[in-house]
Amino acid sequence: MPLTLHDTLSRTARAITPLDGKTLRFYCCGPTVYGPAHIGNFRTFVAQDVFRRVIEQGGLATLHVRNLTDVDDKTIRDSQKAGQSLTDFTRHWTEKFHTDCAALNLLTPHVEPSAVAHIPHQIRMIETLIERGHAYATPDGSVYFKVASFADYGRLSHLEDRELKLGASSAASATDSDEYTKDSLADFALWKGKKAEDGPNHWSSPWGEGRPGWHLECSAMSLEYLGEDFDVHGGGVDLIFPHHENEIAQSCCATHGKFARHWFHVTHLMVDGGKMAKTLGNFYTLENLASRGYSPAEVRYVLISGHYRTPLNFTLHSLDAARQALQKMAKFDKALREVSGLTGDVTSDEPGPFAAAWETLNDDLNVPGALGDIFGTINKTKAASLSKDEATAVLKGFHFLLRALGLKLPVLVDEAATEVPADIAELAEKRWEAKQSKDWAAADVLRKELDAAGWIIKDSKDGYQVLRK
RNA sequence: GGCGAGGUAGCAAAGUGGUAAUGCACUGGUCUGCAAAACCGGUAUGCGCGGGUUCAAUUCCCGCCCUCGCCUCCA
Repeated sequence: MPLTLHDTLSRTARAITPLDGKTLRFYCCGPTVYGPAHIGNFRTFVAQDVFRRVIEQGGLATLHVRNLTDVDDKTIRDSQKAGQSLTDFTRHWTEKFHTDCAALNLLTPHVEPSAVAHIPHQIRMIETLIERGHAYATPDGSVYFKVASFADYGRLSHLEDRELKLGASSAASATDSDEYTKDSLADFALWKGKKAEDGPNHWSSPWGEGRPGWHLECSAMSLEYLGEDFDVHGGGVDLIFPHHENEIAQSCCATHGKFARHWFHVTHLMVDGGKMAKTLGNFYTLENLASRGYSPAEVRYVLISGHYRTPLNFTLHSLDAARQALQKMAKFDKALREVSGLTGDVTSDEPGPFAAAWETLNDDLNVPGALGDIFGTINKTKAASLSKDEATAVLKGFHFLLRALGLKLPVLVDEAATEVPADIAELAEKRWEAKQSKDWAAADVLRKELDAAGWIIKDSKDGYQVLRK
């Protein structure tokens, strides 16, 4: 059952098959490492992670490349503001990014190339583009891509009918001195000549000291690690134009290949029904959600709970719902383990009773639909009435899906080690004694006291548990 | 203005030419001294609004309203 995925370029769902028949090669635009990534950034990376997991669970190998943008306007500006070298500054934020990725259970890309470490590759590509008449140098030491030289420009973003050079933003930036040197306002920078505000961040090139333009790094590094033609290229929807449009132009003009065969774009996350912004106080990172008591696993669940091409409205309440949903899964897992006797990691090559969910997942990565199917199967499965073999089969299928979604089950609330303060423990013990002597009135008073203090009592046949409310 | 995505129960979110998955929340019951947990149920005659096509539309077509994104360096 091959995965079908919507392709931005053709605007159709197409089966994902590897060009070489065995390894699916894909490139994802990674983060600009100049600050903490927010949950909106992670929606894209998590969606790409599910994509990779579904491909791998389906039996194919993958070659996943995701770059680090560690030389651009923002990294240069903010490193200087922080009084740090570009290297030290971006290393810090790269490490933070990796920590967050691990917390979200994201598989590590096979290659994670750094832009600043591939400047020679970028220079070589610029030389080729100039040789072929697709780029030109200007007196200030910059090099621009000549958009008019590439007939297909605008195909991905479907802006071919638009007068690109009349864009509002470029009109506003026309006062920028180096904009004057371009032949056309639509042309974009491949190499930026050295400027005073860049400080020590400049490199030698045939056109003098300077630094690479942003779009170029992805073309140069995908060529280096994936070749002229590869299977899938992904990123957030905001990258369709101009970033991916420019990548296509650079790569197709610098090589004889067709570049990416399939474009995979993830729609933006919304927060509380609108845009996430620091001024609105809804700018969330894993760190500040953790300080509110939410785990990365809960964040991941919320991020995958909407289809990747539909705007997802993130709220704190949705994190509460995710927590309960994960608890429900963990209880199901526990019940099956008790019957099957299985412990530790459970692996499987097939979805078993969860075939419907697996099929849904392979239909354009319909994660919310698959979650619905999973709960449907959970709800109709009576673990206690299954034989050991049956329970084993269900558990294996369940974990096949969990692995495809990258979900790790939480420790059940009942089983989490909870420190009970001495005074609470004392009240609970008194209540138990009252209950044993069938003094229901006294027992209820004590239960209410505990409840007011934020604790609940859970009785069983021969004892009780004190749990946080 | 152009291009794109979306408007489904209190919240979140799938889906379909034949009358609406799922999670949370709420709620009835079984169980329990009472609870909790668990289990069995209930909760949109309705899918932005108005037309049209059809035996039948939430699902197709047309128009409108609203939200969000992009329109040169934002995942």
